[in-house]
Amino acid sequence: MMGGEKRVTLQDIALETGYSVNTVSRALRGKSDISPATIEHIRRVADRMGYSVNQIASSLRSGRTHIFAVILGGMTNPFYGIMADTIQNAAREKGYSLMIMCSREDPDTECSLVEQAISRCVDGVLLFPASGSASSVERLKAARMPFVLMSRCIEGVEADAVVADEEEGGYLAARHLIEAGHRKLAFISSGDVVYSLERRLKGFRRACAEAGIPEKDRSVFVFSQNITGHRESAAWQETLAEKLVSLKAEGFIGLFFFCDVEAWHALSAMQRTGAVGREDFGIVGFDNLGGFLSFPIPLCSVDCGFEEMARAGVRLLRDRIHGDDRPPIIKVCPVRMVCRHSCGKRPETEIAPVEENK
Amino acid sequence: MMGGEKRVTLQDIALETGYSVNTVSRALRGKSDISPATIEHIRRVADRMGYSVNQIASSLRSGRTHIFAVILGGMTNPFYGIMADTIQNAAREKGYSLMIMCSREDPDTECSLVEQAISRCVDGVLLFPASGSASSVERLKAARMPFVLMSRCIEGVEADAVVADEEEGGYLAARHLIEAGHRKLAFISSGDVVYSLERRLKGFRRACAEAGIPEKDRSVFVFSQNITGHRESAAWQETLAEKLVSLKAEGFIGLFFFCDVEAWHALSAMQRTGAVGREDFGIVGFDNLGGFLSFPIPLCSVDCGFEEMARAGVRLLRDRIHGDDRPPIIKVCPVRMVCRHSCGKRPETEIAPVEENK
DNA sequence: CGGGACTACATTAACGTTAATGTAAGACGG
DNA sequence: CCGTCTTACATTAACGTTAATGTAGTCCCG
Repeated sequence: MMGGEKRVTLQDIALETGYSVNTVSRALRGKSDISPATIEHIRRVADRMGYSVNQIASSLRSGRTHIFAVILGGMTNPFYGIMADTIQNAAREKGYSLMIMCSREDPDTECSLVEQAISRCVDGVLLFPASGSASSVERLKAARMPFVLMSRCIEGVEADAVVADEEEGGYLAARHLIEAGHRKLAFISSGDVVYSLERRLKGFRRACAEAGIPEKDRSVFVFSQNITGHRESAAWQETLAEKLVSLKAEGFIGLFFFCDVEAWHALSAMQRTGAVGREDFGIVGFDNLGGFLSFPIPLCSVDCGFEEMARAGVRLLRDRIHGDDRPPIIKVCPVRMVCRHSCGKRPETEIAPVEENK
Repeated sequence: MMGGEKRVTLQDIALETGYSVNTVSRALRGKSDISPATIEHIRRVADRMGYSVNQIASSLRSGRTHIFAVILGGMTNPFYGIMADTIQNAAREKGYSLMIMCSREDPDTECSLVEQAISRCVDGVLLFPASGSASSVERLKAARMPFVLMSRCIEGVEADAVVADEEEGGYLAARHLIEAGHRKLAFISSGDVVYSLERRLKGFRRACAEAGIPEKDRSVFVFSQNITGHRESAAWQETLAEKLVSLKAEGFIGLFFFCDVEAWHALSAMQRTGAVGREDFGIVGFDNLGGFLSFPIPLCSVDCGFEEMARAGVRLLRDRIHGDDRPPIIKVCPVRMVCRHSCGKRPETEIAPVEENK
């Protein structure tokens, strides 16, 4: 308890109590073949001496670190921030700590982070793969490291994954715009994430088709230049602003943005140029960040079920660690549309009570 | 490289190459008393066999984990998200990984996280203390665990700390409003963080005094009810909305919010009620989240120097780990005002190029 | 040509824990 | 009263690494 010289070890407690190191260890872990009185006694002494188990030594011997690595793009992006937070909670419940690592969506960095995770002997990895993460996955497999892909699948890779129902999300988003009265719809994305993009787009098209909206009344704008961090770049905003102006001119005023963050950028671009404003459009995003951030411009958005994804990822990973060897599982989490009236449809009452959080 | 049975160890490489385990270890770490040819050879074999050092074993023996724990409120809050991200970068540069832990600003949770950090033998802790973290700090000291308080100091506790120049920030914010032409100023906060609140308020008052704004023309509204997570609660928004209406009625239209997130909440509240709008006020926030998030409603804000704080924290912690035993150091990072014209002062040109990021 | 210095390794002993195995003492049934 | 079972511990041997120390062989210099 007092600031003694060195860290207290099982050895110290053994000497103090007269029991063997092993007995002390078993007592503190409440194993069955130690008498209750002894357990009580040893626990008290350990407490008094300020003992704290050395997890490093424990891990070395037992082969378990109770740490998950989470490899994601970067926590400045609220999507990842919320994900990280949610996963933290889910992991903590199960007794795991997190080592969070940021790849900046760069495959090489990602590989080096995977290497680090292996080197640190984490029990498992939750990987939000950047595009082109096949080699990361290969390395994980070669090292027999349990892992779960989060939020995205990788083309041609057999692996566990937890994803949102992207296609359904795209479908719901488009239908939401349609139900708000829009007949000419645009899908807008900076095109970073191939997997999600394709799925959302597919759902978008399905909803359009279903509503009888012809090809010519659908505009798909994927800004696919592969500039690092281009979503924040001024150039992207300029391009976006121009696009928005021309969309409006052509009558495409039902906008489905790939994600809320991109919708924010579009709103910023509108704000800056002033040529078009958000009241000119019906806008729907994806991720429902507004459910977590109380965002000042309410945005209709597809809730991707952060919590369920986090829980599913942690559970799946845990199962794999404990020897579950079923073939790869892809868990698809349900999505739902949250309307905050940015879609352009006026609420019945003037100030409707908005459905917030859950 | 191939999915062999078990993880490759130094032992395996030793057997393969005929050298001793120790020689292999030293070779891979590039120690000086191994011949260059041997180093080369061993490295190649290690590579071929897919060796990856077992950091757990290394840590146990060397007493260094090269891990920092970062204890903060929660990554859903963009302030912490950005902080975590920035610290990650700074730490990674120096060869450290991060174990990020969320306290939800609860002192008890914080204590248990500190305990966990100690148990995991992290090399040091960066602690964003919740109010009333004295016992966490005591425990860290007792365990001789190097740590640095981040963003806040604790009353009556001698410890290293890295903080923004909060008072100067408050001063700059108020002066910014004054320079925008406001003569009746309000400071608004949900009152979570005592340390920062007092400092910012002090600077606010100093600027008011300096500009000859009398007491009666300053309104300080600290919503200090200690409801968990109340910043997100509907009740807080209601209260806030009422307050905003009455402030406007009394002519207090220069608003300085404790932080950007609180300003967002206020904007949301305005949005929801519709009784007042943001164009009715001059608004200044704190943290300059807009420099990282490209926020659609540009907000004048005090930049608190995320990067410098992160670097300073990491550097200080590293110094302490390496035996620096100077008396406690409090590093105050400079702040600066970033104008995005939410202060109510019109820019010279109609669409001014906004100063973004750094 | 003997001895000290240097080079390039090997040997040994930890680090603090936990798993596997061993054992003394008492209980108990026939 | 002998053997077996159970209880409650102790002993031993790892886990994979690194620090400290030991040691052949070579080189150099007087």
